[in-house]
Amino acid sequence: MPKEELQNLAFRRMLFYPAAEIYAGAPAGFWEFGPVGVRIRNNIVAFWRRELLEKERLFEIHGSVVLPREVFEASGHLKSFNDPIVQCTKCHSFHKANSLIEEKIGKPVAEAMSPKEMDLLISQEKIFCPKCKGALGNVKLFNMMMSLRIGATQSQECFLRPETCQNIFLDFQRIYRSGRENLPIGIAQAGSSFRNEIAPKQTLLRERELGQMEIEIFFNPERINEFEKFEEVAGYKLRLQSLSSNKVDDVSCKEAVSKKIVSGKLIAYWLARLQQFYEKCGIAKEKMRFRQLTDDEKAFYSKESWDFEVLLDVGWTELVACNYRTDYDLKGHAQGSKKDLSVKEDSKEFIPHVFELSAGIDRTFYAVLDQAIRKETRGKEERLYLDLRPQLAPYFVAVFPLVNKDNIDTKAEEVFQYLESHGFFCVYDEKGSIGRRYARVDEIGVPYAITIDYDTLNDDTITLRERNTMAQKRIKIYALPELLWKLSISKIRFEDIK
RNA sequence: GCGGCUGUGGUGUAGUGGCAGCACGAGAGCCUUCCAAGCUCUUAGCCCGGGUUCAAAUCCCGGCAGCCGCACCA
Repeated sequence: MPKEELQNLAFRRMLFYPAAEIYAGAPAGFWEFGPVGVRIRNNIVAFWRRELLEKERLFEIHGSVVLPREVFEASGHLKSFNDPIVQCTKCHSFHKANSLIEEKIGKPVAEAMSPKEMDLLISQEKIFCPKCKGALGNVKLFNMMMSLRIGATQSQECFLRPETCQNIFLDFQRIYRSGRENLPIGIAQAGSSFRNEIAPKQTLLRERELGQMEIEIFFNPERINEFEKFEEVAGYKLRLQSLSSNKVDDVSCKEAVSKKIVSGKLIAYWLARLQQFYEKCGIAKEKMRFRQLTDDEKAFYSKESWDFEVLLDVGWTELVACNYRTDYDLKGHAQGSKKDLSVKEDSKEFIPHVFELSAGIDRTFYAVLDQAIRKETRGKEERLYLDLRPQLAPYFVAVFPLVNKDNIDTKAEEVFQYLESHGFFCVYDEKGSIGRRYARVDEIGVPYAITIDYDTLNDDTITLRERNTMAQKRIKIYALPELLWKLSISKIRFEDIK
């Protein structure tokens, strides 16, 4: 579905819209989720929590977004995220200004050198673009991390975390010691990260405040293939585009391990679980792939990287980065904090390795919508609806009085309260024609609608309407809670009712 | 960040120097026994700041934002 359609729907139906939009000077890359959008977004995170954290018995934390400078010295972000950059005016490629100067003059450039001093050196030493020999523009400091000063006197330099996993590495030792679990253990977190993206674009796909839901699996590298639960997924086929194949192959987990396409059973298992999660979110298998990153593409700390990508209107889009981070992070923080972050298991002392599944919440949200939008022409009318899975829908059922008189509206209100009291998320609407009300809830993906009419007053039945097919069934009110519950967990299909 | 294009009610648009209009939506009312029906009324807008001009949505400058391309995305 064209992204204009999605954005139009988002703005019209309170899904998402720019942050501080009533102020003209608001910066790009920050988004608000409106009353409908936040419900869907929360459902995505809740579903991730249920499908991956609960079923896999992971630990979840909620960490601080503000972390001290020392954390990012140890993690390597200050070094690699903070650069004087110069752009070629001809071919527009970026270069690190200090490295260019160092190469030319053959000695290190002082860290404190200002961009103006570097500009001067570049013109004095006649330095040109190493790629195309074009003229270089002015040196600018690129700081991909957002910094802030803490304390009333602004005395402590801190940063907003550029990835949520750092909290997990910082908390690892405490959770390992108190958690009464041996390796492998998984720790997860959902929350915001912050990056000064150069060019935020495509709404939620490139943000400066980005929602992440990350899972870090800590394990003994010698036991990467000792993983009992692997048998559950051994026959399950991953959509892998490995470096050696360069096209998407359906490869069983067993085969991926035996042919050494992935580093071990533990990794294949988690790739499978992740792919299954996205299938349950309504993403078609043909439109997903794990693309293995080349050495140039992957982060320096990563031994093996798979980007989970989905084919959207805008092209293949990365939703999740899966990185084998080895012991890089714990080692770095052990050095930085001077704390021992090793574990003792099997009468050996070692630093655990980490495999991470770093998913973008907002990218997932966008992808779910992109894949769910349906447009149908029915006679003169165009029908637009969201084919959302019930778990992700903003409401599970809508309740409408057919007309607003003869006690039909009060009866509808009773049904609404009845379903609410049974734990269903309901939306009530009595304004406008019945068709218009159906259309409104179709557009935000509500899977079912209940209408109260004159027959209801006589026999306590209602009509239950399914969103996608618009088919209707006559149901007794007392039977609704159990029936809706069965529908919500796919225990019964709508067409099989009665 | 660079280059090109663009910015008018909630959404989509007309208006190219002289009273800011239309459609859809939304709200109130009437009507209404199942898929955006009808009638009446109402609501709401020129991205922000400066400049030119008797007069600026319109022309000029700057900013912000968006789209396309390039680049970037530890």
